[in-house]
Amino acid sequence: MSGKRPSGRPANQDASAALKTVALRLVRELGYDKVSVSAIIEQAGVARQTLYNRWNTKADLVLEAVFEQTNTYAAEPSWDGAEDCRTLLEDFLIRIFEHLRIDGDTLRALIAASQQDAKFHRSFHANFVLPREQMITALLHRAQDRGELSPGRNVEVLSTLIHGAFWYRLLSRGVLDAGFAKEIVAETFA
Amino acid sequence: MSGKRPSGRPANQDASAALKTVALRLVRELGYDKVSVSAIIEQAGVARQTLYNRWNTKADLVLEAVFEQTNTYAAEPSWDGAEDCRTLLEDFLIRIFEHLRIDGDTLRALIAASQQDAKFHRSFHANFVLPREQMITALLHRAQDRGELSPGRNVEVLSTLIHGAFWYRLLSRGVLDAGFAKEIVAETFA
DNA sequence: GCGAATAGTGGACTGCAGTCTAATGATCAA
DNA sequence: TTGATCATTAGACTGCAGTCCACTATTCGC
Repeated sequence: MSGKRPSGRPANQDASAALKTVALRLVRELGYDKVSVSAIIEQAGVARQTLYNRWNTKADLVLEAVFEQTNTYAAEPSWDGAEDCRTLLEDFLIRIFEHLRIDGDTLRALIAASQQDAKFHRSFHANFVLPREQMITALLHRAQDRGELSPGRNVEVLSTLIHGAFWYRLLSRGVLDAGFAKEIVAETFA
Repeated sequence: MSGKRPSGRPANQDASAALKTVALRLVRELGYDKVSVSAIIEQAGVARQTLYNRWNTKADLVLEAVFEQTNTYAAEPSWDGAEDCRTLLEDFLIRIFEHLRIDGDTLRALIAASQQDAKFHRSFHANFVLPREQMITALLHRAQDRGELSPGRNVEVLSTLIHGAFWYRLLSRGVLDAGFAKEIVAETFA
């Protein structure tokens, strides 16, 4: 698998790195819509085609740039069993909301972009959306196993409700803070 | 208030009507992104500027066109007191989902557009989003008054959870059917 | 070194939303 | 009738994402 030595000129990894770095910085500084592809490639010192050799669209590039910075925030909740699932869920949501204070505007733009491009929608969903939803689902299942959540509850639907709540807040530009996280958890475990 | 006779040439109401009709038809036929402003004005037999005299963007025009067709579906739940609130909520959601089968793709495009244009975001939120959220909030309050919902629940948060769930499904291109409506209601009243 | 294969470069090109302009048309008030 | 005011028209224009092209550069197997 790894022995596949491709023929031809190898891709310049510095160019990819520069594009991601520049894109993330510009997008955070100016906002996704105010950053043109021309500005990104100029500051990265790279030709237009080089960008499109690696990514299909501006959205794909920015997604990857944000994604690399994001795993820090979206780390799996610790399964040490010391804390109850309710607290774990709350902490998990609070951490997501913290990340959204930095990249929330960019994420909103990527969600918008994903509605206009079916290919990007699949990529965005697989890399960003599904993993988080599955973490929440797993956490709720665990809560049921430990008896913190009534076994009659539909975990998949609960997960959609929780996940949807902060998407809705994000897209409606509402407040996403620790208080909202606590309220969500309170209603989930009510 | 109504006696304000404006000076100058009056706006041609036929042009507005034609633009809305053509826009809605084209958008439903081809999808929002595949319909160009040029196509709309050509088929409406109207100059470009005439469109932009009345609406700021393509999104504003389509929003208004969809909105006029929509009130049929988003009618206030009947308050006759005969049915319980749980059933009313279920029917309300089912009716919304029915409308989304027709205009869901367009709505997704408008949500995307609203993330890229602050002015349109305000208009979309005020005309489309808030009214529905308030209907659900009112319904849940009523459920509390009638003792169908525990008085300890946070109605505003519940409303956000419900509303978010179908936004999330809509934007994730998931299934929005009567079964999902029932599941949402079941978890809300659980 | 040579040819095949692939990457990078600069720049032209397309299609789109939205803006702008100059001219013409409709309505009212005096 | 005349002038003020606003609407409509046709079309030029801007700025953008993404595509295309001709050419150059780098790496491989031989």
